[in-house]
Amino acid sequence: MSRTTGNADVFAAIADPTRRAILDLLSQGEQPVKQIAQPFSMSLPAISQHLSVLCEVKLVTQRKEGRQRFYRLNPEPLKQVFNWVSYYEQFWQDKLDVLGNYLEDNP
Amino acid sequence: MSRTTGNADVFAAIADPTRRAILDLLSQGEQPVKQIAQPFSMSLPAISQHLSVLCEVKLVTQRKEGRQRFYRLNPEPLKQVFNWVSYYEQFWQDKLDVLGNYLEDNP
DNA sequence: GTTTTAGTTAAGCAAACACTTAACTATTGT
DNA sequence: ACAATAGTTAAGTGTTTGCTTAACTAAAAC
Repeated sequence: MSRTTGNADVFAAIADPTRRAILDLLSQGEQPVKQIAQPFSMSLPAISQHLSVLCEVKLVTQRKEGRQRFYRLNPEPLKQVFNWVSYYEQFWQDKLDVLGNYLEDNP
Repeated sequence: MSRTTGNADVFAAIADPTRRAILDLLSQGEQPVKQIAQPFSMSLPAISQHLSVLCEVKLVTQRKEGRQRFYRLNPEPLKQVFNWVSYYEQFWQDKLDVLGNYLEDNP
């Protein structure tokens, strides 16, 4: 299995800026849909659909309380993104090393 | 400026598994298009188009040599992804802490 | 100079995406 | 019971995406 396989569609889920903003919002704590929707200039169904996408890839979980649905961040799937992108850290780190060595050799 | 703004479409670029695989491939070093295309069951134009997308968000650079085009990984834009996702590290770290505290309190 | 080789660009297409409005379900308040 | 509130589901639409094949450009080889 390659490094890329199995990441499913978490990458696709966070490709949308609105969904990333929703995750950022939920990092403050769980919130009902209306409150989530408030900062966005977008219909409520649109937000609901974005939440469905996030739900499907398990980036959020749902809790029902009365007629409200509280959505909560579930960060675990982001580990896949973190792991994938972390691999590339060495490359910009390497570049820093090159610069560092250059500065050492040319004081 | 929110944490999400300015990430441009790097997130969209890496949403596609083929493009992630291409980046993985190029992490081994620069390669001409034909060599990049080889592991994929996809037409050459398809790969060329994927490379264009990666080029547009500056995740790869091009070098022309004879009739070959060598593509090289440029990891810098991935920092945006790294920075965004790193913020969430605390949340799965926090969960570990919660577990850690629980284990401490319940030896 | 014609033919390979390497690759991009053009045109077209089916599927997916990000919305919208309208209709629906379920809970709460009167 | 009835209306208001919270949210989802359905249906429709314009745009974007990921591919294809065919036509093109440019360098190399013969």
